[in-house]
Amino acid sequence: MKNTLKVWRAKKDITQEHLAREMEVTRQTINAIERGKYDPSIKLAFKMARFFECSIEDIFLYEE
Amino acid sequence: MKNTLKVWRAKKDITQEHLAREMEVTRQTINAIERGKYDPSIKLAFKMARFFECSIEDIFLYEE
DNA sequence: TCGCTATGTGAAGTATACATTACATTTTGT
DNA sequence: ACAAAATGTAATGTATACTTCACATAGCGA
Repeated sequence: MKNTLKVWRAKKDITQEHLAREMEVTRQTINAIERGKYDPSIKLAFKMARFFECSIEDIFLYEE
Repeated sequence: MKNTLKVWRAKKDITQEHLAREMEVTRQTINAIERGKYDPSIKLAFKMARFFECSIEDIFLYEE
């Protein structure tokens, strides 16, 4: 599972910390997902898509 | 988190068992998700969307 | 250079997605 | 009505998403 979170963050010019607060998760969680350490829950993915005003598929890419 | 899995299943006229095999999860997992006992992982949601040829948002509805 | 802000990371614990087994109930076809 | 298929569900165990605390490194402005 790949993601373009860093790019979406850059578009809005916000920090991992800021995004974390918006998503109501920790900064470490955002960092871990961004770096591919694990995948987000579907709830978090939905929250992110809503925040960035796009679809889950615009942020996350499921391969195979 | 609501979902219209049962409807999508009905469209293809397949059983929970059949969908489970396609998704490579157990029948109980499909049943639990369909009945709202818990949410799918994002990977499973992606697999379902791919199988039903729709978007995750077409199957799952995130509220609140 | 100094200090601050952002990011990366490790360890240990909690919550939840999913498996397995097993059985009960409902639905469907004949 | 009867059997078989489909669905519901409980108990117990495992994997992983996420938290908290703590500290280390990177980058950037003054």
